[in-house]
Order: sequence, then C-alpha cells, then structure tokens
Amino acid sequence: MVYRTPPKVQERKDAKRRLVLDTAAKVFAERGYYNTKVTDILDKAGISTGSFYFYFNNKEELFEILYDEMIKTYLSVLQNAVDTMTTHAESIVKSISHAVTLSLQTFQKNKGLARIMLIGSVGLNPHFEKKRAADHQKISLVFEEIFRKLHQGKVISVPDARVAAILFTGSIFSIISNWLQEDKPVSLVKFIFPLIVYNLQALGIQCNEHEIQTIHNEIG
Amino acid sequence: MVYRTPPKVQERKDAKRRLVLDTAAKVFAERGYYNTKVTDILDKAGISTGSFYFYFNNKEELFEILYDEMIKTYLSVLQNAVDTMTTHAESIVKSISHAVTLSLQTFQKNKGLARIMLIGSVGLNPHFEKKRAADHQKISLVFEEIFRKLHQGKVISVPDARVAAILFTGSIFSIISNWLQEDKPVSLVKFIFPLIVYNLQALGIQCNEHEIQTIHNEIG
Amino acid sequence: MVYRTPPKVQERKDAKRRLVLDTAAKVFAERGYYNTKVTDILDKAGISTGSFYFYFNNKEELFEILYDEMIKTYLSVLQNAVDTMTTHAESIVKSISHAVTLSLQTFQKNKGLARIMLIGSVGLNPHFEKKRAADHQKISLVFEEIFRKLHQGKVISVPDARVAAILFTGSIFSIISNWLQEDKPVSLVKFIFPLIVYNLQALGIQCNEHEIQTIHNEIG
Amino acid sequence: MVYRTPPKVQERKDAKRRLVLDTAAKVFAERGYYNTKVTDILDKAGISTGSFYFYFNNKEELFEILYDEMIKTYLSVLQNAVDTMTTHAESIVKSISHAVTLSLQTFQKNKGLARIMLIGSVGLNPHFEKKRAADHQKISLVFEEIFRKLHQGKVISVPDARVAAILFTGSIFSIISNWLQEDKPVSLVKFIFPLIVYNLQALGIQCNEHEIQTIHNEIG
DNA sequence: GATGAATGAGATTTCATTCAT
DNA sequence: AATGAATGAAATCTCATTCAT
Repeated sequence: MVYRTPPKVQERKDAKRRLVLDTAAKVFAERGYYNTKVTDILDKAGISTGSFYFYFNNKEELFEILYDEMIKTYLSVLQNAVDTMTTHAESIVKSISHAVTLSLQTFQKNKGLARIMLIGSVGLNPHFEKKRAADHQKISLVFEEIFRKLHQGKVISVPDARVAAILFTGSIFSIISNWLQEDKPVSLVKFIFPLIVYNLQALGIQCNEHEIQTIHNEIG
Repeated sequence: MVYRTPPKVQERKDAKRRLVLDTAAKVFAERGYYNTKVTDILDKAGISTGSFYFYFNNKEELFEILYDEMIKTYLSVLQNAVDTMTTHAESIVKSISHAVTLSLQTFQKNKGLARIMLIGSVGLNPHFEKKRAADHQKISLVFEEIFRKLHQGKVISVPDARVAAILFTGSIFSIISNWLQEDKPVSLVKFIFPLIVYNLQALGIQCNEHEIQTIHNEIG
Repeated sequence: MVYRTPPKVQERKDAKRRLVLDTAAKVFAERGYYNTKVTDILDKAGISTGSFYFYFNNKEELFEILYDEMIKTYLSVLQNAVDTMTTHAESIVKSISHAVTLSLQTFQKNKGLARIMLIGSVGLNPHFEKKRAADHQKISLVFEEIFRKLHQGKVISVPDARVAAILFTGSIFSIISNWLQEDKPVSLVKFIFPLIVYNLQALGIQCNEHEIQTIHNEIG
Repeated sequence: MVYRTPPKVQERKDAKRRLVLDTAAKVFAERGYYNTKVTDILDKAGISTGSFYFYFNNKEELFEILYDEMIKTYLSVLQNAVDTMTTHAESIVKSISHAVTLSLQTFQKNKGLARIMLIGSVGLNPHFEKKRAADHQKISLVFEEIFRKLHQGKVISVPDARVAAILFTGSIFSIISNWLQEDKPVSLVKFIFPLIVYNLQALGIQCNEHEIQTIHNEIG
C-alpha cells in the first residue's frame, strides 16, 4: 500500500534536476555567482521558480552541488592517475606526466566547471572559503603523500614535501587560471609539456627532455 | 579672491579618505566584495554615508582604488627586485631569491591587501575580470623578459619562457593563497626557502641547497 | 506541456495592475510626480514593493502609462467629435459645440487624469517635455485640419488656421486648468456655454446666442 | 555707535544675491525645479553652498522669489496696458491690442522667466499650486474688471465676463506655452496679430482686419 | 561673510524565496 | 509536481541643509 515513485517519473525528475545543474554551470561560469540571478538560470532552462525550489533548497546549495561535483570529478581523475603511479611504479616521469596531462585534459573538457571551481567559488562567503581551503588541501595531500614517499626513496629532491605538493597543484591551477582568462579559445594542450618539464625539474628528477617528449606523445 | 583649501583642512580630508580606504581594506578582506555592505565600512570607520560619497563615487570605485594600490605596490616591489637582478648579475640564485623573498614579505606585511588582490577581486564582474587578467599578465611579463634573456644566455633551461614566467608567478601566488586560507596565523617566511629551491630547480639552475640557504639567511 | 496562465489568474493580474494604475492616478493627481513616493501609492493600494515592480519597470514608466492612457482617451473622444463634424457637416455650430462639450465632459468625468495630463506632466524632465509638446501638437492638429477646410470654404474667418487651432485647444485647457485649481468642486458644465460662444465668435462664425443655447441644451 | 553696513558692502551683497537669482533663473528654466540641484546653480554662479544659505533660506524660497519677480513684472506690464486703456478709452481695439502685444513682448524678452512662470512652477507642491492659482486669478481679474465695464457699456458681447477673462489670459498663455515648446527659436511676434484678431472677434467687437493691422503696426 | 566638508533621512529598486492555485 | 505571482528585507545612492573653521 506504500506509494512508490514510479521509475519513469523518477527519471523525469532526475533529468530536470540535471538540466538545472547543467544550465546553472553555464550561467555561473559566464557571469559569476553574484551576477547570476536565479531566474537567469531558470529562464534559460525553461523551468519555473517554484520547480527550482522543489529540487534545490536555495541558490547557494545549487552552486555548492555544482562545485562539489567538479571537485569530486577532479579528485577521482587524480586518484586514477596516482593509482597508476603506485602500480606501475617503474617510471616517475611517466606517472607525473600522467597526472599533469589528465588534469589539464579534464579542465579542458569542461571549461565551465573549471571556471566555477577556480574563479566562481572564490570570495563567496566564509562557509565557502573554508570548503575551498579544505578541498585544495585534499588535492594537495594526494601529491604530498606521493612526494613524501618519493622523497624517502631519494627519487625526488625537495626541502619540503608539503610545500612541493602545494606548488605542484598550484602550478596546474595557475596554468588553468591563465587559460581561462585568455580572450581567444586557445588549447590547454600546448601547456602540458612545459608544465611537466617545469615540475620534474623542480622536483629534482633527472631526465632529458627527449624522454619526456616521448612519454608526452604516448599519453596525449 | 579665489578660495584655497587650507592645508589643515586638506590634511584632514586626506586622513579621512585614507581612513575609509584602510577600513574598507579590512572589511573587504574579511567578508569579500559582495558580502561587504557600504554601511559595514562606514560604521566601522565612524563616517556618514554622505561623507563616503563625497570621497568616492561608489562602492566599486572604492574597491578598484584599493585593488589598484595593491597592484601598484606589488609591481614596484617587483621592479625593485628585478632592477637589482640586472645590476648585480653575478648571481642568478641571489636575484631570484630576492624576488621571491620580497614578494612574500610584501604580502606578509599586508595580509588584507593580499586577500583583496588574490581573493576579493576574483569573479566580481566582467570589467574586473579583464583588469585582473591584464594585471596578472603585467606581473608575469616582468619575469618573462628576464627568463627570456637568461634562456638565451643558457643560464636557465626551460622549454618556454612565457610558461615558465606564468608558473613562477603562479608559484608565489599559490603559496600566498594557501597561507591566506590557513586558520592559524602562520608566518609566510618559512615558505620562502622551499619556494626558492623549487623554482631554481624548475628553471634548471644548478645549485646546492647550502648555497641557497646562505643567501636566504643573508636576505631575510 | 506548455503552461498557460489560467484565465482566473490573468483576471486577477489585470485587476491588480489596474488597481495600481488607478491608485497611482489619484496620488499623482493629488501630490504631483515628485512629491509622490512609490510607497505612497503602494500603501494606498495595499500592495507590496515587489508586486509593483512585477507589473511596472519603475515609477516613471507607471506615470507614462497613465499619461498615455489619458491622452489616448482624449484623442479618441476628439476624433469622435470630429468625425461627427465632417459627417453632419450641415451645422458648424453644432459640431464645434459638440467638440467642446465632449472635451469638458471627458475631463469632468476623470478629474485625476485631467490633473495628470495638464499639471502633473509639466516640467518633469526633457523626455516628457518632448512627449507633451508632441501630444499637444497632435491635439491641436485635429482642429487645425478642420479649421483649414472651413477657412477655405469661407465658413470661418481667421488670419491663421494653425494659431486658431492652438487658441481653440488652449481655450479648452485654460478652462480645465482653472477648474482644477478651484478649491470647491464646481461643475465644469457651466463653462461649456460661454466657452462655445467665445470660440464661435472668435472664429468669426455668425450665430445668435439663442441658437447656441438650444444646441447646447440638446447636447448636454 | 550703531554698526551700519557700509554702502559698498551692501552693494556687493546685492550683486551677489542678484547673481544667484539670475543664474538660478537660467538653470531652473533649462532643467525644471526638481532636476535642478542647488549645486548646479552655485557651481555655475561660482558661489559656495554656505554663501547661498546666507542669502536665501532654501531652494524653494529661491524659486519662489524668482517666480514672484516674474509675476510682479508681468502684472505691472499689464497694469500699464490697462491704465492706458481706461485713459485713452477712445479705442478698445487699440487697448486690447496693446495688452496682447505688451504681454508677448515681455515674455519674448525673458524666455527663462516665462518658462519658470508657465512650466517650472506647475505641479511643484500644494503651497505653490495655491500661489499659482491665486496669481492666475489676479491676472485674470485685471481683464475681468475691464470686460465687465465694457460689457455694461455694450462694447463687447460675451455671456460671462469672468469666463471671457479666463479665456483671454488663457489665450495669451497658450501661445507662449506653445512657443516655449518649439525646438527652433521662432519669434513670438508673428503670433501677435492672429491672437489679437481671435480675441477681438471672440469678444464680439466689430472691426475689420485692416484696422487691426494698422494698429498692430503702430504698436510693434 | 565666506567656504566646502559633513550629515543623514529617505527614495528607488533588486531579487532570493514563499505561497496560493 | 508545477507554476509564476507575491513578498519585503535590504542595499545603494542622492542631495538639501548644517556647521566648523
């Protein structure tokens, strides 16, 4: 006798929710959080205000969900790269190249979410600031752990694994921020190689450019 | 017959204007642009609405002035460091260490403005986005030019001077962003050494840590 | 699947919009444009600020709509009178009497809008000044065309049809302005007869008062 | 022992006051009462805010003084015309022509004040509305008295002397209002003749155009 | 008398969210 | 579930007037 939402209805609901999220991603990315009115999103999605508040509690929650999705996506991409790293430990160069390449590719594929993650979510409010800090730390920690191990194994040579991790992630984000600010739609791809080289050298990993180039070509 | 503002009055005006700017810097840094209401600033500064609009045209202008001040300050600090660089060309290590150290010291001294420059000014509106992009490019360009020369002289070894410059400035900003997000008030100083090492290695400059340490101690 | 506003809702919307317009007409008429605050209207209509801006873009637009309505109403009344004129051309006296009578009756019926049209809309801003000038010309033109024909047919005798038209409309508006300024609520009706006589004589139309009186009684 | 403002000082004061008044007349005429800021006037006059409030109690008073001056000027012009009328009573035609001509000439000479009197002072606030009403009545009364006498003497033929007076003054003001609204700076002079004819005929005064023309030429 | 810096009440408008249908 | 009309707190900015120098 218990009422259960029929699967078809549930599907429709999910689709609508998704539509709002996707539209919101575009609009937030274009105009930023505060310059985006809820109706801007809804008008574009063809959804009513009432409906919106059925699916989401408020504007901030909507944004947070988008942001969380992006972070989750990126973290899983990173984890993938890192898992490969520890598994095929044979080549650090390859592993690091992998991590960098996958990172840029992920953001390249989804410029809107890149914008939300790196620009749109800055300076919103104290709650979000904390969240951002925590997330950046989480990302940085992924590398910190690796770097710590590599440091013990004398594979890399840096004074401080944590700072190295911060700088490594920072380098990726710098490139993306820079790319997002560009007027013309350049490809992120061309930044991959110099970015890899910069970081490998920074970590004190001995390698010749030719080798990196080969690996880079393999991955791309 | 023409009235001339007496020096004393002018002084008071300058002081008041400064008071508003300084108070605004604090509040903007704490809460961000959109969460800062004009009255928040005025209440804290003990100034009337009318006075505010006598000194500034509107909230955005106030923010822009603060932002411009910070950028100007930082650019002149950089220029200083860079001028030293070309003069005492004997040691690249010293020069780069200098640039990094002065940068961090500048932001350390003025956390509020650092926050405004790196966090508060993100995602405000299209006008500001362009401004930010241009300013970051200006900063990056300072290093790009140096790196290009060093590259020609085979002093550094990087695939791309521009990308190297982006990453160099990015590394500094990453550290500062990270520091700004910290709950406890840590000192930026402890990041200087690893940051120098990371970048020197990244640029392919041969040097031993001991040498850097010595220079670092001299500068600090 | 497309939502259509149900008729009942639409009706309510229309009624609300009308309520705002009618209330605004009263308040504007009483206090003038600049002394009427938006809240004055809303309080009296028992409507929230939000609702107001749902129906109108701003205060000026609201006023302009009211003004336009009044002008439109008056112009159509005039056109009616004029159409009768050209049709029953037999008697000019009758036609002119008609035009005058209908004009005064229209304003009498709607004192508020008369006030808005003749008093409230004066000296608002350059945009409105132009509009007013154009509208007055439009009204005047209705008579100018008639007068020009009558002049050619030697039915009236005036040196200049355009000036005559200006004076004819001016005479109507003078009476109304005068009436609006009266403290006690006198009837406009008593002005109709002398107004007709004044203008008929001015136009050089031969007629005895008795005849006009008869026509006047018929129309009233 | 009593201090007396030296004459020279008094002169300077008067000049300054006059300067403010004249400047205000221009600015009010251009932009209207509510769109004129006190500082607009003062900037143009090169006078400080403080000084302004030494000479005038407030913005409204300033406007009122200007308005009163204009009305006074016009009333005295009218009185002049009317005095001639009663003295040289030989010709009504001449007298009326005189009144009309002098009226238009007065406004022509001082377009700014015309604007203030006829446009700028409309719809300001209840106080001013009353004042305007009273002033218009005063003007109208000047003619009403004449018309009443002329009516008794069977020189004019109108059903109602008061209404005739309203319409007579209204006709003058209509022409001026119309002229003020014109884009191009036309001369008011060309309206004098048709205006005289219209009103003479309206008053039922027998006369041929040629005679009026001659008088018109004499006066002009 | 003169100056212009300072004041603050108050006006318009926005927009996230709620609610009746 | 869905709709969009309704709400109202809150934010920015204006400008006549006052006041200290």
